[in-house]
Amino acid sequence: MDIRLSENKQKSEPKACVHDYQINCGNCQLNSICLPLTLEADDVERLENIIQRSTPLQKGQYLYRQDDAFSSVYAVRSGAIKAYNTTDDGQEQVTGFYFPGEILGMDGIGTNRHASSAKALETSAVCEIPFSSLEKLCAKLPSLQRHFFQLMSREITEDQQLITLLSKNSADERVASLLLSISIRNAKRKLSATHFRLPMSRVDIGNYLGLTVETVSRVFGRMQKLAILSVDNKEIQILDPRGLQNLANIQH
Amino acid sequence: MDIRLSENKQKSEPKACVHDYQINCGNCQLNSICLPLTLEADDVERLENIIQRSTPLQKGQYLYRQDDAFSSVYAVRSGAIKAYNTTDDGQEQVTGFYFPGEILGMDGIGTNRHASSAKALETSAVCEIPFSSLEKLCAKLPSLQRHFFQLMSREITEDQQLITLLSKNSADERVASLLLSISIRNAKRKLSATHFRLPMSRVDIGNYLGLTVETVSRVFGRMQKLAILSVDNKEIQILDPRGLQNLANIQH
DNA sequence: CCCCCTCCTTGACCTAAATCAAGGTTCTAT
DNA sequence: ATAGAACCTTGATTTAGGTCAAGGAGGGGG
Repeated sequence: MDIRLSENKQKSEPKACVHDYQINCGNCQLNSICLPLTLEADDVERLENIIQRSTPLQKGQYLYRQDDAFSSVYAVRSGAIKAYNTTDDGQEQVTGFYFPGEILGMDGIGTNRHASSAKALETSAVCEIPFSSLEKLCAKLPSLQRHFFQLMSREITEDQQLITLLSKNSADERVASLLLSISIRNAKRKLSATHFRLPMSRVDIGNYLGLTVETVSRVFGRMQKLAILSVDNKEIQILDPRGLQNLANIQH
Repeated sequence: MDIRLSENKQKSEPKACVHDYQINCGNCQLNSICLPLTLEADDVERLENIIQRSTPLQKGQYLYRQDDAFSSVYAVRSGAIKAYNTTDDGQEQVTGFYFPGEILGMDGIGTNRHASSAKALETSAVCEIPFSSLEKLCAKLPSLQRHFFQLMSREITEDQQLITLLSKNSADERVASLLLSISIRNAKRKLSATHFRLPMSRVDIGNYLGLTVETVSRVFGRMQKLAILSVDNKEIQILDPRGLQNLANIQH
């Protein structure tokens, strides 16, 4: 459960793998999400050269842990990762769920230590982007520098949206909002916006949204009764997207 | 009340001012907070050259508004600024209070529009840092690039701490936490950590902490009864810092 | 295949903070 | 100096969601 990605760092040569993930950024289907659109092919190659790919993380494995020395940011290639803070008194706060094409780990830049832990919710492949190399490349490629400033800025605005959600919205609105967010992110990756499997537990959802498991479960129950959702354990089908948007009371 | 800073942009030549704020970064007493410590004197001058100083904002004036085109980030020189989001249904969420030496506006980088509004809580002087110039300078000065990545990263971790606060802590813990945060930031600026004037209203505090005014008021009342605080309207004196820390239940 | 464990659901009850209401204080502008 | 407005406090009541409790369903390892 506690095996770290970094322990596998030595064997870094790309090899044929059970997983069918692509071997470089140029042909990765996620690159319109993960890469700046303005990079030229040879710039992509330079970025490509600093990126390391490791064997996939198994469910429950850590990508990094809070207070670890910070050295890289990570792009999710497949699977799903949750990031969470542990406070001094031991309680956890899930701060984000990361899906393919999304980048995490940027909270470690400020102090050179990771401010959160990141754990695989299911078998997940990630690209490791060593930050010192990235910095050097950013100084050479203005569009890459811009891209990373933008990525970090978006992380800030997303956190602020979560702050608003926690501060101002009811349990139903919070859950509806999360479901819509997942739906939209699925659509960006050309997956179904209405039918998907949640990679995280009800506990994780509740923790992320500042609710108890019981409340999350009751909200799902209510939404099912209203024929807005069909819920079969982690399998979710959005039957009434407009109804869900009304519940969320938030335009996405 | 709605006069915008940008309307004053034309008259940008520095002039003697009623305010006693410094005229350049080199002798600004805040530069250990605001600037990267590793910048050489001539690098500071290059940064200095891109920074614009305008006449101070009066209480209630906007520094920028949500959805404004993004062009600059801002460093507070004196006074205090609140940043807040307005949701589509018109409710506001205060996302931060910014004191001298602190930098705001970075949430606009991601979309090229400000994701929040920023309003002066009292007469405030700010340095405007045009982002396009800053980007160019970052590409030339690795330590400046690093510094801005770090600044943004810290904004992310601070937002995540607020998320945890909102999600997991009681009204008393939230208020205690904010007071400690202000106390610590005062200390960094060589001001009293135990005796200060809150620049924001109870409504703003409640909004920021996800509480109603009444609750904030009651918490202040309780803390005063416990002889942890002395509260005289906006004038706060922390009588028992350890007691406040225990209440906050959070190590700062 | 079955056991165990984790995850999920549902119900009964409780509580922290919201809401509603009213009165007091401070600030601002004239 | 004074009127009005914005801000703050305090009390009474309500309520959304938490807590406690119990039972059910899924799934992975032996």
